[in-house]
Amino acid sequence: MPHPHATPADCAGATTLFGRARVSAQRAAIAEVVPLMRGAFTAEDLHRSVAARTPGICLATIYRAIAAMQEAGTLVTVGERDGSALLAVCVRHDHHHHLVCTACGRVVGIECPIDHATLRAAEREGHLVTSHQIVLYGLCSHCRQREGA
Amino acid sequence: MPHPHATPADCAGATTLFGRARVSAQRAAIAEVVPLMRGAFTAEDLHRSVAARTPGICLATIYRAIAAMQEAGTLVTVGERDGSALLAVCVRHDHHHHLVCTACGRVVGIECPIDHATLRAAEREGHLVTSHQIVLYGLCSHCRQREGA
DNA sequence: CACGAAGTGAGAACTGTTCTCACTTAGGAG
DNA sequence: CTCCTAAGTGAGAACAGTTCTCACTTCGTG
Repeated sequence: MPHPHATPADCAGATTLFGRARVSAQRAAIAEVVPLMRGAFTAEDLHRSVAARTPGICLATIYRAIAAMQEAGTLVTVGERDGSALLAVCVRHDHHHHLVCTACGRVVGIECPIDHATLRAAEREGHLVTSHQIVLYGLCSHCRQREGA
Repeated sequence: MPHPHATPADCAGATTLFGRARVSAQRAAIAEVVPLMRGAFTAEDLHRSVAARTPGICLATIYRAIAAMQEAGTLVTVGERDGSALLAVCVRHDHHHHLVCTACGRVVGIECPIDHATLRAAEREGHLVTSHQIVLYGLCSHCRQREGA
């Protein structure tokens, strides 16, 4: 643990991630691990990582912590992989979407690429688009460089 | 059954929907019901509808038929609702997306509204978007008219 | 018509996620 | 600081959607 003398509540990351929800020792451990996750992760991934330093932590606790972080608006679902939700920390509050790197799993925020002119074409046919959900897959800049593309 | 004298293979819709997969009596029944489904439907929805005319049909058979139709390219997943996949018949082979009407569940094809200029902005940052997945929610023309919007 | 591959029904199994329940604990009130 | 209680925890059961297994049936090619 980076801050062996810190009580759970002292951990800066915890209140950042969990908002004003109560911070237990388990959630403090989770708050330390979450920023270390590279790219999108599943609940199972997170459980494995947290359990490495906090053995015995229950998967249900992970799910409850995830729900708390999502409620606090610090964790978002960015897609899915093999039937499990893919999660990522996200502190942007503007309208945007996420590019999930198919090589390394990293997630990067992307400006909304919806062309509203095209949507208006749909509206000319009488439809009305009220919301959209976009998941982008591709290569992040790191992997793109590495592949020399 | 509307066509009591037709053998399963005679049913025009079946080969259309299932491609060159074998057409059993159950699949013929499914092929009759699928075009009657209004809007997107779940496997459970389809099972209920088919079971109304073919009692005893097994849910696993429905799932296998869905897989066969997806393989034949006639049925696509257009979103999800309460954790179940939302399916719809789709014979378009060009690149497009689907608008799921939040009022009636109808699904309409929509031109891809991705603004490639914006995506190129992402590429300027070094990323590369290779594929995208879009689900649009809103009101279809029928429901929009009905609501007088 | 015969035969083999494909489909079926019934129900078990699987997977990701949520719930229940008894117990513990964080953290504000006094 | 101590109490109190609402919130969090662990263990495991429950759940829902989906897939699999297995013995049996059936389509449709040869």
